[in-house]
Amino acid sequence: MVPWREKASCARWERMEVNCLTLKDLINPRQARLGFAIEDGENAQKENIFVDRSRMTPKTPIKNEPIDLSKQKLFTPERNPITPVKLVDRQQSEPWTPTANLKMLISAASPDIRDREKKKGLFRPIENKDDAFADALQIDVVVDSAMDDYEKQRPSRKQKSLGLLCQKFLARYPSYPLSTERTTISLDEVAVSLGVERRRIYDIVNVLESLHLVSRVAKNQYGWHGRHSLPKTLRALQRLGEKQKYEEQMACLQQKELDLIGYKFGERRRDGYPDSHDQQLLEFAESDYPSSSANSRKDKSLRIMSQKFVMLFLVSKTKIVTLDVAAKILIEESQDTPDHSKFKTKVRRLYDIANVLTSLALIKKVHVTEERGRKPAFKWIGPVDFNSNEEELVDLPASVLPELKPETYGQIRACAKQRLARYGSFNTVPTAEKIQRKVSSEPNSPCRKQGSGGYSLEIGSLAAMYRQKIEKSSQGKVSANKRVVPPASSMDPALPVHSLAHQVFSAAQTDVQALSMQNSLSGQSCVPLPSATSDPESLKAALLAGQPLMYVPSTSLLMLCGNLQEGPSPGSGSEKDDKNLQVPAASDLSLQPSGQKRLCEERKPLEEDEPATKRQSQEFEDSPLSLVMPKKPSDFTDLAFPMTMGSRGSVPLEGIPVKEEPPGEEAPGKSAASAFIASECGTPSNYEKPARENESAQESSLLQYLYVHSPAGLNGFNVLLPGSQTPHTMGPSSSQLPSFGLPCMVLPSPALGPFPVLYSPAMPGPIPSAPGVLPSTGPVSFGLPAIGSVAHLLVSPAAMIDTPVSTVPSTDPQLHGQHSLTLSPVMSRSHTVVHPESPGYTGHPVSVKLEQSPIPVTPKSIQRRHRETFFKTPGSLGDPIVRRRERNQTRNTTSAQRRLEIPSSGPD
DNA sequence: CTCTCCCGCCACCCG
DNA sequence: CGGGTGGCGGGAGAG
Repeated sequence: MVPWREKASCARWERMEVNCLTLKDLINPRQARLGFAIEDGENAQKENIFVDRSRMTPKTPIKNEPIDLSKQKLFTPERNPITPVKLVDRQQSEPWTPTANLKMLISAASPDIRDREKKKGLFRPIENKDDAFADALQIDVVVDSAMDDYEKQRPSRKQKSLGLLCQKFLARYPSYPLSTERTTISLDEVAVSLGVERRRIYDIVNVLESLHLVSRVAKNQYGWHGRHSLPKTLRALQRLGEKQKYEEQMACLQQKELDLIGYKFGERRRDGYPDSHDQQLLEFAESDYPSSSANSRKDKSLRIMSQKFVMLFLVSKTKIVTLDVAAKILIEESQDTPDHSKFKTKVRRLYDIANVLTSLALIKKVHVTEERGRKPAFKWIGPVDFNSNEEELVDLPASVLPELKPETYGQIRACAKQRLARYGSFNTVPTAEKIQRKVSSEPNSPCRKQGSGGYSLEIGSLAAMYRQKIEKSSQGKVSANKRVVPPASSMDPALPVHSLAHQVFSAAQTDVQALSMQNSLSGQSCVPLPSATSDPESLKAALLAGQPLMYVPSTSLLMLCGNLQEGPSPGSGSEKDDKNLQVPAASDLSLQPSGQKRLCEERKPLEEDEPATKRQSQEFEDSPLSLVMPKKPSDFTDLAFPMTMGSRGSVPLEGIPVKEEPPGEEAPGKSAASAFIASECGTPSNYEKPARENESAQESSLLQYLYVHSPAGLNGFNVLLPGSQTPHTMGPSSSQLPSFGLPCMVLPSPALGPFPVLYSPAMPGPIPSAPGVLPSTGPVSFGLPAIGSVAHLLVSPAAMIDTPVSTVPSTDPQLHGQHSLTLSPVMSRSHTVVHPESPGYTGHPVSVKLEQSPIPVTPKSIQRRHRETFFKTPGSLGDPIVRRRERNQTRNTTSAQRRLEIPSSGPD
C-alpha cells in the first residue's frame, strides 16, 4: 500500500533482524538437530530459519502486549546511531519474546527510519552480517560497533518471511481467548504494527480464516477466535478430505513419483473426487463465515487451498505431504489446464500457506528424499485425534477450561483405579495398548481410520515404498511417527534420570492421549492434543504454538517421582546416577558437564541403530530435567503426595506431607496410585466445595505443581504437575489456579518465556540437609515464582501477558522464606548449571529439586558474558539451560522481563 | 541450479 | 468510483 510503509518496514527489519531470528528459533528451536530422513531439519535450510543460534543475541523481552505505536520513534538509527543502553539490553537482557520483537518493529516504524533507509542506499553485504553479529555477541565492547554495523545490514528475506510475520501476528492474540473477550483485528492496524503492507496480512488472515481461527466481520476487520475450534475444523477437513479421497490421490501421485513416472500435466485423473468438491469445500468454509462478505466471491482461493492442503495432511497416513503432490492435486481439482506456470504458482501459494501453518505449529518443514533427490514437503505435527465430542467441547470458552467437570475427575479416578487394579501399579500400565483399544473402539475416531494413526504408526501400504526410502536415509522419521511408549517395565529406576525423563515424558504423552480419548479432555480443555503421533516434536510444536496444554498427571510422572526418590536407594541399580537422583540429598544438584556427558554417552549405545532416533532421544536427554515438587500441605490429609510413593527406602523427601498416608508401605505403585487418585480427584473435589473448607484448607487444596523443566529435551516443555501448593506462593491470580482443576499442566516455554514462573524455583538445599528449616510436615513451599502469573498464563496468553510479575506477591515469608521472596533463580544452589556451549555438554543435566527449603537462594552473581550465551545455543529455549532470575533488584525493576541466564561454566 | 517466496501490480468485488 | 481484497507471477535471495 503506502510505499513508505514498506520502506519503514525494511528499515525495521534491519534493526530487528536479531529479534526475528530469535523468534524463529522459538518456533523451531531444535530442528537443526533433528535428522529425519524426511529431513526435518531443513529448517536449517529453510530460508526463514536462522540456524546459527550461536549468533543469536538475547532479545530484550518486552512485555507482551499490544503494540504501542507511540513508541515507534524511540529508536531512530539516524538520531541515535548507537544506543548504548539499547544495545546493552539486547545483549544481556532477556529472552526475546514475540511481542518484544513486535514492539521493536513498531518502534522502528518511524519516518526517521525511512530517511535512514534512503540514505542507506547501499547495505552492507549480508555475507558479513553474521560475522558482525557474532562479534557483537562475543565482546561487549564491540557490541556497539557490531550492532551498528548490524543495523546497517539489510534485512534478509528470512526476516521478512511470511512465517515470521505470521508468528508476530499470532503473538498478538491469545491462542485461546476467553469467551468474553472479543478480539477484533484491524488489518490496517496490524499491518502498521507489523510493519508490512496489508497485502501480506491478507495472506495470513486468509489461511487463518480457512482454519476458522479468525473470521471476517467487516471490511478491514477480522474477529479473532483463537484455536478453540481448531479441532473441530480439522476434523471437518479431515472428513472432507476423506470424502475427496485425497489419500488415494496422493497415493496415486506418489506412486507415480516412486515409479519415476513423471507427472505430466494434463494427465488428469478424474477418479476419486467429485466435481462438487470445491462446492463442498466452500460450503464448509462458508458455514462458519455467515458474516463474511467475501463468501460471495469466488476468490477464496487461498482459503480453499489452505483447507485442501490441510486435508491432505489429515488424510495422509504418513502425515507428510510433498508440495509437488499437493500442487498437482490442487491443479487437478481446479480443473485448470495444467501447465508448468500453474504448477509454479500453486507451489508459491502452498509455501505461503505452509508458512502460516508452520507458524501455527500444525506442520513443519521436512524433506522427502527420493532417488531423484529431495523434495520439499511438510509434515503434520498438529493434533490428529480430533475427539468425536469436540463439537460440544471445542466451543467452550477458555474460561471454562479450567473447570473440569467433576465427572471428568471421576473418570480420571476411575481410570487410575482401573489401572491400579489391572496392573497393580501405574508403572506398568500399557497405555499404548489401552489407547489402541480405545482408538479402535472409537467409531468416529479419526485415528481409527488412519489405522490407529499415530498411536501405532501404521503407515499404509500406499506409503510403504515411501517409507522404505525414508527409512533408508533416516529411520528417525519413521520412528518419530511411531507411538513409542516406553514399556512400563522399561521405566527402570536404574535408568539415568534423563532417561527417565524421556520415558516419563513419552509415557506422559501417552497418558494424555489416553485420557484425552477416554475423557475427551482434549476437547473439553480445548486443547488439541498434539496429535496421535506422539512425536515429541509434534507435541512441542503444539505447545510452542501457545496451546495451553493441560496435562493430566500421569502415573509416569508419579513414577518418575518415585524413581527419583528411589534412585538413591540401594539396589536401585542406578547407583551411577544416584547422585543425580538424589535431589534433596545433594547439596548441589547440578550435574557436572562431564557427568552429563557421560550419562548421555551411556545412553547412546541403546540407540545406535537408529541415528535419527538417537538424535531425537538425545533431545530429550539433553534436556535438563528439573522437578520441583511442592510439598503437600499438611492438612491435605486425604491426599498422598505423589512423592511419597517412592519414599520408602529412600531419602524421604522432607516436608512431603505424608500425613495419614503410610508412606511406601504398600506396593509403590499402589501407593502412588493412591496419591495419584487423591491428588487428582481430591483437589478438584476441594475446588468444587471450597466453601466447606476454611480458607486455609481451601488454599491447601490448591494444586501443587511438580515442575518439570527440560528445555532441551522437551524443547521448552515445562510440566507442572499438581501437587499441593502453598496458597501463599501464589499471587493474586492464584485463585485461578484452583479453578483449573487440573492436576497438571504442560506449559510451552515460549509462551512462558517472559514469565519467571517457568523457571523452576530453586530447590534450596536437599531436604535432608535442611530439615530443620522447614517442618517436614509443613507445606512445601512451591517455589514457582509468581505462580500467579502461571495461573494467568495457563488461562490465556493474553492474561498472562498483562500480569505484571512484579505485582505478584512474591511469597509468604513464612512459608517460603527468602527463597520465595527473592524469587531467586532456580538453581542458586541446587539446580544444574550447564553451559550449553561447553564441550562437555552433551548430556542432559538433570536437576531435581524439591522446593521446600526455606533457605534463601541467592542468585549467584552472574556475569554478563554468561548471560550472553544464553541464547546462543540452538533451541535456546529448550536447551538445558538454567534460567535464573536476576537479582532481586533486577526482578523488581524489570519484573516482566525476566532474565534468563546460562552460566557459561557451571556455577561459579 | 533449485528452492523459496517477497513484492506489488492490477483485477475483482462492494458499498 | 474508490477502497478493500487478493490472484498472480516476475524475479531475486538463499542454499
